[in-house]
Amino acid sequence: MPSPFQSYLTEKSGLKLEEFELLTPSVKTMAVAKGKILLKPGEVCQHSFFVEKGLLRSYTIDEGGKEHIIQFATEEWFISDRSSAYFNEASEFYIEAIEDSEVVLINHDFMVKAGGLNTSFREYNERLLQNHIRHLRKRINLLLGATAEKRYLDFIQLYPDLLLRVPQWMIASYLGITPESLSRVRKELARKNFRN
Amino acid sequence: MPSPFQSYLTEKSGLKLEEFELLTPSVKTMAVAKGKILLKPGEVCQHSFFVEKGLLRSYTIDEGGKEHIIQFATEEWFISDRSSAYFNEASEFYIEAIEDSEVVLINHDFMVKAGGLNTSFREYNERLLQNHIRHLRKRINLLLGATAEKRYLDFIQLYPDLLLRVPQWMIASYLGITPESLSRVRKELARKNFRN
DNA sequence: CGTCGAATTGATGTCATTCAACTACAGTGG
DNA sequence: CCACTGTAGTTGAATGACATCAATTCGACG
Repeated sequence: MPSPFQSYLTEKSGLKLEEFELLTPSVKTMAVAKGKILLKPGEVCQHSFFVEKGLLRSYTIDEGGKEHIIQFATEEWFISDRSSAYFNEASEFYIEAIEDSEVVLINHDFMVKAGGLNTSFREYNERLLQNHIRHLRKRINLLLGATAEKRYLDFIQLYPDLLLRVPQWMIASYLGITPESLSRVRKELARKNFRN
Repeated sequence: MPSPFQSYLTEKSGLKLEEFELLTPSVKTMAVAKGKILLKPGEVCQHSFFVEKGLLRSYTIDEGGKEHIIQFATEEWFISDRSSAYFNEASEFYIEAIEDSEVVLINHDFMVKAGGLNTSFREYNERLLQNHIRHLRKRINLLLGATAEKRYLDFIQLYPDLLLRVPQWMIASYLGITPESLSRVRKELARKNFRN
């Protein structure tokens, strides 16, 4: 029976099951415990991680020692340091499990072979990249102008499921504000919603 | 004799001159006067613009009427609303000429045909996307933590040439601060540099 | 020379940070 | 089972960074 990764990929990318068989040597599934770090700054990112179960995050630590969360990844999401992997550079970030998780490791080989098998896989890959760009651009727009409250509202709209699984201070970090500020924003929102 | 676009592309993408000939029907060069708007919110972006000469910018206007500059593009840069073009959505931004410019219009057809001719062109295209992602991510990191001063220092490091060509209030908009704040940041930097 | 937008400067306001104290709660080891 | 410890979250007061508003200067260009 197919793994969640297999099902996901054959559905989304048009990769056929027989084709997938050829790629299995390039794929490993792995259990990672909460708190486990899969990538550290300075390392070259060798894998894309596909989350079958659980929750990961990527983040940087700046000169002042502050964390900035780049991305969360729940079930059926990919997470990696694309730039590090693609350009073979030292990564700037951490990838860490927030919950006990099941993760598929996808290496460069997989991508090359899959792309060779199948033009629809290449198209799928481009769609992923384009989607990523759109997402980053939206986030930039928010950061360039929106107040903490607007950013938070946008977040809960986009990721309602994450609200329940991610500690509040991480959400604050993702939004670029302090946990204290987020706490106050939430308080204020609660107050407003009661008056309506 | 080859156009700047042609030279650039053959050099960077490995597209051959003969191959380029086949694509000429999909390419138009165009002079655009300073202030001319090439894309408006609501339109679907039909072209990527390659700047042969001059300077363009892309920006959004938020609910409060404030501009947020997404990108500048000088000679040998591309600018477009990728997401709008790729996903066939209404664009959210303006693309406008800051100087009198010469621009190459590249339509969807061009990309498909060029990709069909040549795998090295596809690779080039992927490199562009990956590069774009890296760039956006760096900017997010700056916006998530760095002060106005750090952001400005980063900007002049990355785009020293733009400093001379772009009005200051646009740089402020790119950095996500007001023109007044940028003026003060610059004053403060000047003061510091004299004392050393 | 006069006009208009860009840039600077000052006074004041606002939003978010910082630092500190306190509560709530989960996990650990006795 | 309970005390102990550490982490998350909340709240308050003081501070800081940047915004806003208004006035002035600067500079390009007709």
